[in-house]
Amino acid sequence: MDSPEAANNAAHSTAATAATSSSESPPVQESPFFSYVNNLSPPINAFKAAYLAQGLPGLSSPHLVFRLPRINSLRETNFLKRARYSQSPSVESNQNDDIGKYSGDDNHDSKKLSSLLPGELVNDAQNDCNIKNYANTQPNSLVRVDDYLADHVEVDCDSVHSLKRDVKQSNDVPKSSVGDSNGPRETLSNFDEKNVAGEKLREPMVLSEQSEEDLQGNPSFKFEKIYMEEEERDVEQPSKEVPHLEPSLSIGLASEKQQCEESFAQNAGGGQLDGYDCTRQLMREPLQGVWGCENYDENTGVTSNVTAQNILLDDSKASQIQCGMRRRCLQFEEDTSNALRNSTIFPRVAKIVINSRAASSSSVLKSQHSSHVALNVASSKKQMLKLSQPITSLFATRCSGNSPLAGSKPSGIALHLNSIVNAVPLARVSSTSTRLAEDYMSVQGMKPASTMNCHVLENMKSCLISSNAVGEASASNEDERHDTSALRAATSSTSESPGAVEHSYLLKHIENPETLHDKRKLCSEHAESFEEFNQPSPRKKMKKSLSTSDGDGCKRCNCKKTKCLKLYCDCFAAGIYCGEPCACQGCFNRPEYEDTVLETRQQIESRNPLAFAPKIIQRVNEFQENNGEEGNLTTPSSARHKTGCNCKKSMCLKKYCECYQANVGCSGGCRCDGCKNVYGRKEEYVATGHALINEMMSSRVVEQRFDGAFNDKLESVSNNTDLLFAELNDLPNLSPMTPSLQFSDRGKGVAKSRLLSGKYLLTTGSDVTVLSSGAKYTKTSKNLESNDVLLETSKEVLAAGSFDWRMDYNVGIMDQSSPICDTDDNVCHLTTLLGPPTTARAMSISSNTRGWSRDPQAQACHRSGSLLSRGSLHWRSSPITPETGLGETKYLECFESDSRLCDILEDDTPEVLKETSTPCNSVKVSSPNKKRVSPPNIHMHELGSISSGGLKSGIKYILKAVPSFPSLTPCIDSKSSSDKTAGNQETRSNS
DNA sequence: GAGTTTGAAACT
DNA sequence: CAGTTTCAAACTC
Repeated sequence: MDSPEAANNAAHSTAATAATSSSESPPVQESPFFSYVNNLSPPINAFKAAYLAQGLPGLSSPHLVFRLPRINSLRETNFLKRARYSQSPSVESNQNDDIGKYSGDDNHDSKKLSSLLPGELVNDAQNDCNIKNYANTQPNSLVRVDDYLADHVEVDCDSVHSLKRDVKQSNDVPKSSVGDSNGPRETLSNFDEKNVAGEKLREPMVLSEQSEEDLQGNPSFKFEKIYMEEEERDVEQPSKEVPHLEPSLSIGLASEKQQCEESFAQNAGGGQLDGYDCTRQLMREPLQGVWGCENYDENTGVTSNVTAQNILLDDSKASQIQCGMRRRCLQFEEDTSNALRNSTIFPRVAKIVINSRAASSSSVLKSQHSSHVALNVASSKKQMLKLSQPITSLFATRCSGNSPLAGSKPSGIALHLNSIVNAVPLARVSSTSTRLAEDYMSVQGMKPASTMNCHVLENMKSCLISSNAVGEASASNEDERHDTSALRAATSSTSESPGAVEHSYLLKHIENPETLHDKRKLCSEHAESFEEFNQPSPRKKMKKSLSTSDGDGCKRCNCKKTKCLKLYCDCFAAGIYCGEPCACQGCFNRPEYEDTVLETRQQIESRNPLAFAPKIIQRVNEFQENNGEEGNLTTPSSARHKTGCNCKKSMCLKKYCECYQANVGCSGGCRCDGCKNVYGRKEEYVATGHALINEMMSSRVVEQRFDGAFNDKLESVSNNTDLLFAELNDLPNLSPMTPSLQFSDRGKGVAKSRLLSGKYLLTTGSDVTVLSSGAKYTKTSKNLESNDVLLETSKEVLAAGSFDWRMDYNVGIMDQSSPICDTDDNVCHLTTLLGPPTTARAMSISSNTRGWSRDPQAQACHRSGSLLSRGSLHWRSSPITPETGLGETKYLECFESDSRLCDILEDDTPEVLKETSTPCNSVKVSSPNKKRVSPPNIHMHELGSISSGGLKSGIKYILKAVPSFPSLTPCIDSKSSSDKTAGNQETRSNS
């Protein structure tokens, strides 16, 4: 485990170089991610999803963070359910002990991390201290998420004790109140704790106390017991009252279980835990957690608080769940380090929540502690932190709490992963509404949560896998939604975002006691969305993780010379720390070297902002347009490698090929020779893309009255399509981003946005734009590959931000949350800006050209540019995008549409117009096939946009387009059409 | 388990 | 940006 000294020296030298370059402390902040996150932090920070960087290994990064959001919702539910759990006392006792142990370890780690990570970590540490005091002093106040986030071991201990007390009290609450009963139930906390401790798993435990005890004492885990408990719980609490919460809780539980297992393996060395068992436990635990959550909600009615706790717990759990999670945590490392401390932090959070709500939460805290124990938990912690941060920020406003953590922590990692998923779930949630969640919950009950956990884990482990998982997830009918969402989530590791959203919701709810009810609904909705995502994804992820992992589900690296500080290292590339299974030599990819890792990451990101982005991007069924809500089904086949492969000899039939390894077909972006990829040949892909494009174009053209000229353009475009297709592949994923969706979400209803996007695409304007964009695009595409385009755009936009997808994730979260969090202007703005993921890029671009800086919001967007760009990526993977039935066009839209969206927002154009504008944007985007799609100069001129730059023009173009749309004439179209046919459109746009 | 092959990542 | 080197995984034996 300990990195060899020699290796250390070498690593230090390397690290030192990196550190020197980037300046040590800021690594996190400096990193685009962090910067973005920080910028976005108030609203977004929390959401940072840990980003599992590379898709192949594990798609989206965003890993952990994303999960957090989900987790949060789940956690809340878990809380409730846990209350029920509280009944099983055995677990609790052990948990406490475990917590203490772990806390100690965590503290060390956390300290190190804090030292390493000046920003977030330090903040965390401080927060921890504050939290401790705070927790002690403040019993009731919801307090600051930050604080509890910051909490470290000490706090944990205290909190744990207090929690135990609380838990006991809560335990007093009757289990019977499954439904909305007000009585607080602490079983949830117990649940988590049990999971964390592992012993918890043994016994169904009941209260947090038991969980604590388990933690302390727990070396051995009995999954079977847990299962039994879960079953019992299920029986006891059939109620679906808090479906939303349940999922989150379940997730949390699952994560905890995993963590427990991990901790076990690592700490206790008890290899008893089998991957299979772990999975089971996870699955079941989530259910339990759900139950507890329900109870909790019913009893306490403090769902918001619960959510926070749950989130934390979930995070920890998630981390636990996947042995690989730790590794994944790299991005989360900061968080993880915190997480280690977090054991305390979570408890604190729980305390806070508990304080506000009563003892029930305390149990949760305990569970959190236990979970934290395992280093692996760190990842979850990070997510937690991220989630908490946003929350904290929110709370901070109220409580004035210092939530330095929120700002600092957001370090980007977390944001990554889940942003997409979150966004999607959120969208879905909004669109689908709670009842689906409820139904789903009722039917699947805890599974969703479990699945969530799995997703998270999977995401954490391998973002890349996510794409695969997505495809898998789509398999089940029931889970189709979930699957699609899961897929998206997986790809983007969106789990976090949902959680973030949930956090926001929670915060609001907390703030407004009145809204508890609403909160529950929201939570349930989120949970549903999460569940949907999670369920399919978790399973898939689990499978994938197992398959990919050596056996433990953890991927191992065998680095000899790189010290696991280069992308050669799968662990490092995936944003996770190397773990026991790794056979690496001189490994610095460990929590102890968090600083080094972060610095190195920053360096790499500085070179390639997308270096840690998921390699595999799921394409939402580009052509599937389900009007938003359901169009999501992303087929595995739709996934494509971000940059493509370069196989010369393997013919893409061996794992040497990253595409093949990721179980995705080759795309136009691949430079492979003699491609025979069984998942899809490059040629086929290109051909398909052309065919699709042609079909779309033709159909649209027909509808729009466009003559053959238009088709010609399309054809020409298609000819160029190799690149375009590649882009489209990416774009589809991006399109899923459905800037329109997010956009709409912000401005209005997500569903509307989706619908609008679809409609718009269909609308003549969209077609026209497509053509025009296509023409342009073709030009660009020649030079740039689709992937390249995306990358370029992202790079340009991001400049610093390496993890665009995180941004996306955040965006998605924001979008979702935004509606809820209307209160915060900042948040809303961010959300709005972010909402259109594509806008992010556009924003960045526009910033250069137009100067979004004008509007503070715009600036924020620009700042988050990296994120935004990421967002575009995210969106691609994000399940949300599915909405964009237009797919291709949508993708294209993503790039420009974002800018457009931003413009629209700025313009204060009527919602309708905005929406319409978004479609236009979408059209443009789609047309480009590539994100950039800078509209031809002509278009620019036509639009009258100021800037000549393609992007700029696109933005301007958008602005005009918006107004034009109302008139039904797509501005973009006018441009595009102007080139060929649409003179009318042009006139319209010009008008 | 050692050696070879392969292609990505890193470097120039 | 292209070419080369380095690296670790994948593969073979």
